Amino acid sequence: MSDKMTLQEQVHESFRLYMLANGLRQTRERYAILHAIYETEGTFTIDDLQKIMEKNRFYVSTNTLYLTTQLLVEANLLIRHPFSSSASVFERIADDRPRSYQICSHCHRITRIKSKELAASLETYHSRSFHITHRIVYVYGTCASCQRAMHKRLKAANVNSSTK
Amino acid sequence: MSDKMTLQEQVHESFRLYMLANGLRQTRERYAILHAIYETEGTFTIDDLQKIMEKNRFYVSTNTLYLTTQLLVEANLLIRHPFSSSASVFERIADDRPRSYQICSHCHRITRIKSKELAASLETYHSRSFHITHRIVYVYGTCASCQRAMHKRLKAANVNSSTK
DNA sequence: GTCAGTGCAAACTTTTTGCAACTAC
DNA sequence: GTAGTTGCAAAAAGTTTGCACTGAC
Repeated sequence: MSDKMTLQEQVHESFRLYMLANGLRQTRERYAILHAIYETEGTFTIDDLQKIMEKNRFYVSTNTLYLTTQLLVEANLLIRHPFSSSASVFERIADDRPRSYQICSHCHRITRIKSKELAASLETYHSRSFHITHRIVYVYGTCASCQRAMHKRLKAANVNSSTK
Repeated sequence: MSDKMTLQEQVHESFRLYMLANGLRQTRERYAILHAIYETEGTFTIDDLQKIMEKNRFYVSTNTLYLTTQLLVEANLLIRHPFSSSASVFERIADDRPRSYQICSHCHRITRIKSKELAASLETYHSRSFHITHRIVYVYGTCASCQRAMHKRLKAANVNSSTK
């Protein structure tokens, strides 16, 4: 794929080839959804996506949104995050750089990690036969303010390392 | 935490401190669920967990399973994977080694990656104030057999790199 | 012309909520 | 005794399915 293509053009072509390679039909709906996704940044849900489509005055059914997002995940053009227990959280894949997220399990705050070292070290991993399209890291733990809050409470509770 | 403790003892103590630090009550149900989870290996859903509890002859309501699994995620003793769009997929955290998964987006096959280099490179990442408990990598792409199937189909379709 | 894809609605599954009874503290 | 937790049931939310119509090939 040429370097001169815009991101939109690249993903369009990528999706076209994927559909071709799988005997799927290229419909206006599918491309419209792809482009709606790639005109946004950050995470979104099916509900958000429906609103974007409405704003674009391109109506598609909820059914189609579910089917097409699944298709885009399978085409490696979209990722599903483990951020919610109810509605699926998606995000487009902007490029093939690894993406890293830091998640405070306690307060659920999520931040992107910008570390170039982390990204670089991930890129060194390759597999013989498996064709890698993207790598994602989730770093889980406790943020500073949640740590403080817990320490404070632990002291107040006057910990005794009893029992097991 | 002592190195002599078994995994079960470690997570029990971890959970106890978490509850203490957050003013939560230590109930039989919570410990029973924690132990049910730590006697299993691999991924499970709420439904699976309910069956394990039944087998253990410790009945808890579905409601409690949802609340407690969420609690365990917040206590950094359990992870939620992005593997399903409907039911949540969980897995216990066996230790603080990074865990890596290779996922074929196309056929949804998931395999654990055993690369020590990958694990080691992830462990070099630290954050100033954020207390990291575990790191997870998902490597997405297309497996060998799915690649072959698609190439074959692409050839048959007699690709012309037209349009955009 | 054929059959995959779409829209619509219903069905189903998963998750959340409300409230009375219980129990850890 | 008080307030957080559990169980039960109902409600809500999210996802999937069935079928007739449409449109890509």
